[in-house]
Amino acid sequence: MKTIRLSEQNADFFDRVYEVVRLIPPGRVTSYGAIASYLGAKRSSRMVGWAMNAAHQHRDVPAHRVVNRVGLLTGKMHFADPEAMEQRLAEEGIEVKEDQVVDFKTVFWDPAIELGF
DNA sequence: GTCTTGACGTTTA
DNA sequence: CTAAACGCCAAGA
Repeated sequence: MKTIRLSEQNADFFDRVYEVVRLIPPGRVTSYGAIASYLGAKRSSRMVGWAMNAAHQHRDVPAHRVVNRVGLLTGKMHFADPEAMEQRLAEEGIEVKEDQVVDFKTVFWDPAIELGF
């Protein structure tokens, strides 16, 4: 059936993103690319970012735990209060300096590994 | 209908 | 090493 709209498929993609983001444990962060890769869309990391933008409709989606590949809080400006993001991360034990996650490599949470690939 | 922008990441020059 | 282009797909103008 070709009548399937891309919107529906992409909605499913978004839903998977939210599911993974919800599974991110406290004190840990992940990257858009890691999520995209886990979903099989390694080069569609932008869609993950777009999904996060739509994630504001959802409650249990800790978008503050998602940063770019270098651990930079690129999306902090999209929160209600940009300060809330790093503050929230600080509460979870994640140190943020200059909008960048300290020891990003240590706190990095890869779904492909933590979830068992 | 086309063109530009975007919470990114990889590859190539 | 740094800088730029490409890919990816969707939404807004």
